Amino acid sequence: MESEHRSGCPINLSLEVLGDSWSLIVIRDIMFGDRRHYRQLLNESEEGIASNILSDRLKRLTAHGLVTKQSDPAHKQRQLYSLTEQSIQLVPVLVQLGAWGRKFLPASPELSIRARILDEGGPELWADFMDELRVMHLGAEPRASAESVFEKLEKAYQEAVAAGRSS
Amino acid sequence: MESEHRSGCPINLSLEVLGDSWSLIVIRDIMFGDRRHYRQLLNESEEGIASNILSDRLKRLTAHGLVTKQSDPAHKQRQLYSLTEQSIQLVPVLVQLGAWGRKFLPASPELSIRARILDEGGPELWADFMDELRVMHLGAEPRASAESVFEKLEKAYQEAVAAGRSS
DNA sequence: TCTCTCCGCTTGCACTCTGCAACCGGTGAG
DNA sequence: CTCACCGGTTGCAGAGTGCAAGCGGAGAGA
Repeated sequence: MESEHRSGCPINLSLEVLGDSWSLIVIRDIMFGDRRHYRQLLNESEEGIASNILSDRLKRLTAHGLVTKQSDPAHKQRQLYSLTEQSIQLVPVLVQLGAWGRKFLPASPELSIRARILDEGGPELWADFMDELRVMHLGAEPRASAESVFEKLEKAYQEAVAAGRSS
Repeated sequence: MESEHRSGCPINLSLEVLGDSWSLIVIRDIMFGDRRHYRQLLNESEEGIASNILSDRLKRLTAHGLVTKQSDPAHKQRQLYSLTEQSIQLVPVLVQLGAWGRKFLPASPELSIRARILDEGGPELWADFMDELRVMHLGAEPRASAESVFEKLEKAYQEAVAAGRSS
């Protein structure tokens, strides 16, 4: 009856779900890149994920309840992937991972901007961002917000790209 | 000249180093379990890591500067593994991973205690813990502290184990 | 000195997972 | 009717994983 978990340690259990090279990359792309379709995730992937791996990960993430899939009624073959509350709550994990990578690994300046803003913004900013994700993915009611965190991150990224090109 | 990184995204770079089932488990055991020797890591592993995998991961982590290895001058064949500043700064990542696993996955109560205390303690407690790790692993000067976080975690864990047994 | 145990690993093997490229049937637009 | 695009699947070679057994060196006891 008991599961085949390696142990009941919460860190271990998280790693059993997320402990591979691609799962968090897919979630990152859906979350920060707003890529909601298979081809988008495949072709706009910064790291060049293979189609079978993407397919497998989307299945796994769906099975674990981190992603949901719904078909667009207008475009029948078009599938829309959405985050769930579980994966939205991975924001702090991704922020900390990004902060660590930014500090110790050769991260490119443009791609580090988002990590920096989220790191410096602290838990309040994460919470705002998570609320926006709930609106975008779970259909939650939008709450009045001075400036969308998502847009703020996107804008900063675009500025960094432009600055990188001109310099 | 450029490296073979999949991309310059800080999250991706972190995953290239830590994105597998075992690396963070090994760091967790050194960090929270104070397992400093190979046999200790092998035999006291909650998840039952295989010896070749452990050997490989220790090499990888050493190569990436997350772990250092030194031989005990008294016991020549005995190797002491230590954390580095880089891996000590993974504390927030591990805490967030633990908090997430505790929230959404079937974590056992005893093993969740540490995760809960660190989660609830917040960044100040993490900083204290990281200072203690610097003393234990980097030979930093101990700073006066009312109660060692390490001992606090250990004590809470032992109490939870005892409570679990008696109930 | 001889033996016994423990030390950090290494080796061999079967099996699975990964990454790449080619390919698939269904669908909507022109 | 055609054609590009949709979310995938398939085949294959090579890399990674998990298990069990074994290795030489060292420390301890007799």
